[in-house]
Amino acid sequence: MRHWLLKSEPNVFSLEDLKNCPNQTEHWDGIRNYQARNLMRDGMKVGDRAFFYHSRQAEPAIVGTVRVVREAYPDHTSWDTTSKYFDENSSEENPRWLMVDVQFESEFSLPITLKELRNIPELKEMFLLRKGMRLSIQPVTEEEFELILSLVKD
DNA sequence: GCCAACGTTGGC
DNA sequence: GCCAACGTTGGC
Repeated sequence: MRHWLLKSEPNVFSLEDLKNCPNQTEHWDGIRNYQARNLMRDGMKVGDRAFFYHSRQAEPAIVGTVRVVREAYPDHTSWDTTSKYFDENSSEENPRWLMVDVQFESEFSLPITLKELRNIPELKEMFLLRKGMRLSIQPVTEEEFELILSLVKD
């Protein structure tokens, strides 16, 4: 099993929103970056766990965890002309972009903030903390995942 | 809201 | 195939 981190702007789609979805499950659409797409396609398996990260807010933070419940399949918003994720180079016959389905797993009683993560020497190499690292889907090592989970006080 | 860092596009 | 211009991300 592999581990991941999924970024989302909470005003666009938050962990709360995921909790309120039917079956607490939603497709992770709108990924328009090849590296992120390839990680979904080649790496993500049903049962994998991922952190849910809120970006572009006053205090960016990991707010909980989700599980992958469906492996990569075509992102239908890419050929939906009314979607802001529309891509004229993608079609139902020849989809360029993919998505996975994720299900809510847990919400931390206290978010683990980016600031907090930066203060942990063992996480120095973590993708999220590297300069200029903007990938919205990132691999997380098992050690990093367990260490961060151990910080959660519930 | 600013702007540095990054990815993509497209002219040549 | 280079690289300038442009658009986007995301911390601050």
